[in-house]
Amino acid sequence: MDEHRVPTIYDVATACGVAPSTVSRAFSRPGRVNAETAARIRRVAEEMGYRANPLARALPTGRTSLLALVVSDVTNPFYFEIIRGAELAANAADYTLLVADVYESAVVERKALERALPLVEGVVLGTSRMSDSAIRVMAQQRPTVVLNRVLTGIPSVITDNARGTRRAMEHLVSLEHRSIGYVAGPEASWADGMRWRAMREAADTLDVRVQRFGPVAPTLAGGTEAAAAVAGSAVTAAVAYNDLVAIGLMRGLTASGLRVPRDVSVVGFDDIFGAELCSPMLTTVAAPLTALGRYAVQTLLAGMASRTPPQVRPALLPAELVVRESTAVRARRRRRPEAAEDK
Amino acid sequence: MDEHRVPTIYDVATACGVAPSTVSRAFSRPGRVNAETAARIRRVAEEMGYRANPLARALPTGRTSLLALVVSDVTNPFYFEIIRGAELAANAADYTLLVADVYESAVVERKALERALPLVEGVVLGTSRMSDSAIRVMAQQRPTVVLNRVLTGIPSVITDNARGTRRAMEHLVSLEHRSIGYVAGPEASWADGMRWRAMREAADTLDVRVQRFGPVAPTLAGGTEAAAAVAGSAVTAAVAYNDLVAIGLMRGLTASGLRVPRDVSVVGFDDIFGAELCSPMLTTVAAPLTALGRYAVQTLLAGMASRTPPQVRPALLPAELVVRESTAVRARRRRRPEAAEDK
DNA sequence: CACGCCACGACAAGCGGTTGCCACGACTTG
DNA sequence: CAAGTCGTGGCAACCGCTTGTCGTGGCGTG
Repeated sequence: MDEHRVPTIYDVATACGVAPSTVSRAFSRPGRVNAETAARIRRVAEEMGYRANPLARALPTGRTSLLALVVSDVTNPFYFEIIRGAELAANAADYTLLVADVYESAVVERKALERALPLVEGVVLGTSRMSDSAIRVMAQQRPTVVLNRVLTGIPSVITDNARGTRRAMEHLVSLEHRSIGYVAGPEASWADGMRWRAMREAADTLDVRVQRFGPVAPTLAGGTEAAAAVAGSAVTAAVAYNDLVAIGLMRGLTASGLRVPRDVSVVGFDDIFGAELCSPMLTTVAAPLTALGRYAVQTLLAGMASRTPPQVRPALLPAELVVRESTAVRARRRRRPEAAEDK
Repeated sequence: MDEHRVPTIYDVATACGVAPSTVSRAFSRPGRVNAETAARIRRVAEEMGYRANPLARALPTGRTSLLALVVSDVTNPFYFEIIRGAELAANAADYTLLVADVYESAVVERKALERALPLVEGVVLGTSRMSDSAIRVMAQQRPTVVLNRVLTGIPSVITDNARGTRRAMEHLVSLEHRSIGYVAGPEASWADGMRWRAMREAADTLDVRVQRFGPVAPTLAGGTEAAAAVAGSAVTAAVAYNDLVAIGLMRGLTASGLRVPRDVSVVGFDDIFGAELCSPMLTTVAAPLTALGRYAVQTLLAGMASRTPPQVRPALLPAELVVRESTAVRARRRRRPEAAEDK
């Protein structure tokens, strides 16, 4: 055997005086070969520095030990912890995670998937920009789990935003707010719909008024843009589509002379990195980011293991309200005259 | 051919009445087969929905079209743009990027590398925690490029922090600061050494005083921790190891009654996401994050293409000072009595 | 003691491409 | 017109591992 080559099962086999198939089974089929033989083979393999070639293994079996996680934008802080959680779960199961960034584009997403699909055993779609039908098509090529979206028949894991929203509302109501705004995100967003709906329901049961602003882009700029409308309205608190919007909103509000939380309370969603960097630090409905990633991968793995299609009911992970500095008791009077409904 | 199987070159070959090898060449060896034949093969392949199996291709050739990017911590905002840049460059060259997170651990890093190495054609090491020698060992298994670190003999791409530091110092001096602090990061950090050295050099030529604080952990908490020492000193401005430390420092300073930038100016490094979320928004030496990732991958690809080991001289990417709100003209007097060297 | 069974290992056929080499015909050239 | 060239396509041997199947020897059992 050439010194500069990496050893194969053939090298190990001749060194042990057994057949290559026996070496293969010594590793992958415990019990199939005599315990002593197996031990000897393993020892020799170890000495020779043998490592199974994952490519060669994958070719006949299709087991690449690779999973894909598709994210709409790697630079979005929302994903950092999700990626971390997914990677953790994948590695724990001896899988490697392939993170694909699709720059918020359905076209790029399709291309990335096309590139990665033959390589991976399963896919986690994080906030996919593709259509439901496109997702269904790809789900029948590879086991798939979707994040932050429900798609009947396809396993999904989502944050329990309804509960989170309710908690946020209760918090604001306990601070004596009676008129609360919602700065909406993209209309195409499934989460946006859920959040707004949950707000209206909470408003009903808590007997307060809610008012919708936007929709705006889910960015700092989007939030800033909405500030004028919020400032000009009667609301004394606002819940924003996500943390970025919330922070932008606080800025815009501050710029227009209002103080947060003194004049207006602000609540965000997700608790991304940055929520406690801003000042005032943002009160927000924290999504279980790491758990989301971890659980998505675990669900995927479970689905791959059992041949029967797994549970269809989406997994709901609990959201928690993190109270920081951007919410406070409603001031007796808003600085603006529009604050008409002071009791 | 079974309806539920994905077509192979063999299927295409029989459909075209040619040999499989011809089909293979029609795709990978342009010019090797007759133009008309090739066109016909491609058309038929297209109709059948043929896609080359990357695994099968990789086995004999070793060309997996996969590149690894190892980052010490995916949740560190420093990496977001780097990953984006790397992915962009990789995709442009028809490569897929495998991002491996190693949670700041040399052990995990080694394991991750062990897992990924046989799959990838090359590796970019972002702020590796491994020893120089360990890196050298792995560099001879696969083409390697290191980020933010120089290692003679191995191509590397780094930020021109010397220049950036000088710009920051010039900026502070132009704001009349004459006594400037540096809050140091981890001593093992190559960048930390470079930054401190550049500060001393700049101090020399600009004729101002510099003082070193720390070292502290490269986190918000680290910065906060250093605030007391900075507040208690005579410096009127501080440059921090990175943005996180800078933001932590601002907080600590504010908590101890000093105002930023009125009493103390603060400058960070890197311009991570978050630098303009905090308030005051941070003045910082912006690292060319996206370019760093992109260039690292391009360097790697270039090195893979030419069989000769590529340039050994590290690539220096320019850093730029981004002036925001955390720096201002030195106040006539610090609130603390220690501010003795007022002219 | 013969038969059958079981445990263990070997053989060989893939998995789906790639590629060195050869064959064959057409064309050029002396 | 013979010989050499070139353009094309086919053959078959890999790449390294998995796995269905078969052969063989040892053992238990009637």
